[in-house]
Amino acid sequence: MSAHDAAHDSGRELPKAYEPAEVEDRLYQWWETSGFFHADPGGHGEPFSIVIPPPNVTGSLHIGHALDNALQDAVVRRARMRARNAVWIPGTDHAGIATQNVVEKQLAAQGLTRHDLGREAFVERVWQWREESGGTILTQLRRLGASCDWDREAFTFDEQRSKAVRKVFVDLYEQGLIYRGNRLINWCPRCVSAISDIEVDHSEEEGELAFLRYPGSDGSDGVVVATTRAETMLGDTGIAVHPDDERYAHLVGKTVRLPLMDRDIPVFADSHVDPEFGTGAVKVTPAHDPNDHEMGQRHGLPAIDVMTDEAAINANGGAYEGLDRFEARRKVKEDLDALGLLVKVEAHTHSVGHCSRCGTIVEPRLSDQWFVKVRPLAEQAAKAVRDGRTAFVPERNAKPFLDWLDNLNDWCISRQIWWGHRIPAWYDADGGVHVLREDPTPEEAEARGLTRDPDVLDTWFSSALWPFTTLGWPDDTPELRAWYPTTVLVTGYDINTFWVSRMMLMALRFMDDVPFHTVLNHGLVRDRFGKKMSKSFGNVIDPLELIDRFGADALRFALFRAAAPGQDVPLAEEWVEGARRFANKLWNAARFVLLQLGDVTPADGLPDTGALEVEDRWILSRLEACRAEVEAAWEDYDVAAASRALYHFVWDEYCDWYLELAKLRDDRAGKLVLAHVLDVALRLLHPLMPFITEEIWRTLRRTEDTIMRAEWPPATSVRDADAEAAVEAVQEAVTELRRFRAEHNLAPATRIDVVARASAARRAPLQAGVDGIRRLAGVARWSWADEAGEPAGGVGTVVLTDAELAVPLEGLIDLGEERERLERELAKAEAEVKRAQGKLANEAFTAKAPPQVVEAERAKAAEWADTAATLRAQLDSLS
RNA sequence: GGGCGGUUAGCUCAGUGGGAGAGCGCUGCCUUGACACGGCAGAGGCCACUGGUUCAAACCCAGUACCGCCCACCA
Repeated sequence: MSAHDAAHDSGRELPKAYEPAEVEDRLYQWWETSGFFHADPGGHGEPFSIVIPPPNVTGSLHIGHALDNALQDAVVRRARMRARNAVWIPGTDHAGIATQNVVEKQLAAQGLTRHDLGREAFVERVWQWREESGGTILTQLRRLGASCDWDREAFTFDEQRSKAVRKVFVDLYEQGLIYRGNRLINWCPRCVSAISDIEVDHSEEEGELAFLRYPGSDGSDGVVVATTRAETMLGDTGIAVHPDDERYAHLVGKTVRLPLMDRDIPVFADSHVDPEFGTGAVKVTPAHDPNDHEMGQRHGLPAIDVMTDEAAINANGGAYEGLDRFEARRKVKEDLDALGLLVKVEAHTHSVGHCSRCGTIVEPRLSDQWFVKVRPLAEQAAKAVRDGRTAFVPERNAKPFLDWLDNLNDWCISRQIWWGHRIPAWYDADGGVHVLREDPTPEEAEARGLTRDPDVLDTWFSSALWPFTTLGWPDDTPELRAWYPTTVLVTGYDINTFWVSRMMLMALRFMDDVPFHTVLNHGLVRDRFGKKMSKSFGNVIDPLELIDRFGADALRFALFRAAAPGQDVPLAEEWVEGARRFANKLWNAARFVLLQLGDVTPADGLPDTGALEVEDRWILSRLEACRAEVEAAWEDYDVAAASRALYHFVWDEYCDWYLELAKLRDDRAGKLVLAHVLDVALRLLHPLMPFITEEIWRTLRRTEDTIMRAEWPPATSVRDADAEAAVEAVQEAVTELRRFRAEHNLAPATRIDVVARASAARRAPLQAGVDGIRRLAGVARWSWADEAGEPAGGVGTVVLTDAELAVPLEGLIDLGEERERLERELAKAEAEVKRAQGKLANEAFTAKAPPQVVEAERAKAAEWADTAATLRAQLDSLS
């Protein structure tokens, strides 16, 4: 048996430094195999549920996941401790285009494309990839301490979820909320698929504004138009000008000659045109621009699609057929220039849309696609938010969400890829559309001449159903009845529109209720300077590496300390290191406590009030203050505030003062308090730092139970103002004496004597704390001037609130230094007197401020005047 | 163009009406019987600017400047 095991077997000793790696692996396995993460819909307690924002099955844990999931874990752990019937459901998203890209890349390495395999074999291959290497992120979540109910793992593309998708699609189609239409969509030529509006990322880019002349059909000068995409002129079917623009009034109703294509196109007036921009005349390409499409519809223009799926020019582009869009852009300008029709070219920055999956420049394009009619659904969602049935934390995030819902365009849900839920639509020989609940048999299909729509659904279509499909919908399950609506959705504000909105739309339609009562929005994790993390900056932090080096608790705590709701979270390695130091501090405090306790455990309860010393009452009072602060912070989901409160309590109050004072004692009451306070602090900390708190708690309580099921500390009524005032008096005396010692360079081993004077009110607390003051400030003898007499000879003077301490010099300190020190103190006291008196001299203040404020100011003035007088007397006696 | 944040110590941030705070960094002292992943003491801020409200403003109101984010059909 190793020394370490032996230490562990004794049950009450801990290694000198906290070693997270060993503890975390061991505890996580124990938690998981013991079923502590599992919840049953029939279990006791008020239901509480969270569904994970499903990470892409291709993903691996990045720092943003770490924050999101650490938050969920903290929330659900606290709920369990509060005896809620709490479940956290994990799972992954099949991530259509992203996953297809991964496998296509593998194929490309073998010189193959998906078309070489064929659809069926390709999809089979993706499934195989998913079995082998998909979902590693769920394993990585365990490193973080995530207490997911792994028995309930779901996948957006598994059988149950696919069943739900099919039902939703068919229902919405039958309700007229899904339709097939020829509309302008965003097309990614690399993915060879439509994508939705929100899958387009816009960026400002340097481009060229080309001014092209279209001569009049009658041989006149015609018009000059400005464009950034010259190649689209091949599909122009009109020219638009503003109705009030007199420059062009004579042309409206006439036609101009489209160069290169030799077509006549009409000039018309439309108020959409901005006369200030470019030349005030706009070329109109209804098949390739959203505005032009709308104008085209208003004015009955034909739409001519001039591009192929890969964004090369098609047969409609005449001589340019086969050229890539960018080549065509160059060539068109070149040819127009040769014809003398390229008037000029200006540099121009404009917004360019890119595919969010692959970065390729998106092409607006007229296309046959499937759409969800969102307006009726969005109204429901907006109403639910306005009624507060779903609340945002922070609240301010509701407004942009509502604005967005109000201006929603129909959602393009079809994708021309292979990996995803196949659209359940068939076309017959006459072009009739059949949306079917069940696949037809091959015989049936053949008999009716049905061919299936080749497209699959947008990945977000299935993730929009996640809050209820993970609970078993469309079946009527106990899980749904117990846990729907879910309690809180934890996610970054950056996907409120992508995902949160769509869950709202779908849930209100199919569940007739909101998907979650609260949306907890956190921010983005940034670097130490608040900069976004990105590979190109080289400032990306790997959470797994941080866990390896500092422990999961440290990473979590570092994140939590900055994670106020809605706020971005700056993170640097040193801050995780700082959190590890806190963990180590807690660890060593526990070691000390265990050393002190003997056979006492927290289960022995608290001593009778009569047995409590003043510092006992103080720490219990401070503990209650801390608990209340943590509780209030949790009410707002403000883990940053909760973390701060606990850090401060554990380090600055429990360790720095209470443990130091406890070193004087060996009484049972002290031990009981020592144990109790640590026990409560551990429970309050557990949601934030699950591992170290479990390890210490089990040792402290000598138990085989888990802190995961321990009681969340309830409110107590032990705030004790007298005890707090008393210990504050001790703290002031200790701090001031230490400062005195430091300023006189007294060696730590040097003991000083103190002769004290105090007001009647101040004397008792100081007297009560004399032993502590002596120990913590290096005082050999403490006496009261009225009992032991004034010290003879020179003294140094330490001024406290309503008290002063004389320190006989006896050659210990330098008289000149003491004089200078006293003069500094005096200057400060006099400044305070002046400030307070100035305020009191203001009649408006004494007349209008609340009496207690005025009274407090009077007391301060008197106090500081006293102090100043004492200091003056001491200065006199020194000379 | 619209909306939302922010501006407090060298850095990152707390602090919502009565004498400016934390972590990290920095300076000095200290291997004191849990912890050097530690202890003690300290230096360091006209709380962006301008007005206003108030007896009293980092905090409330208005405006200005700068930074950041989101949204929008800037040809």
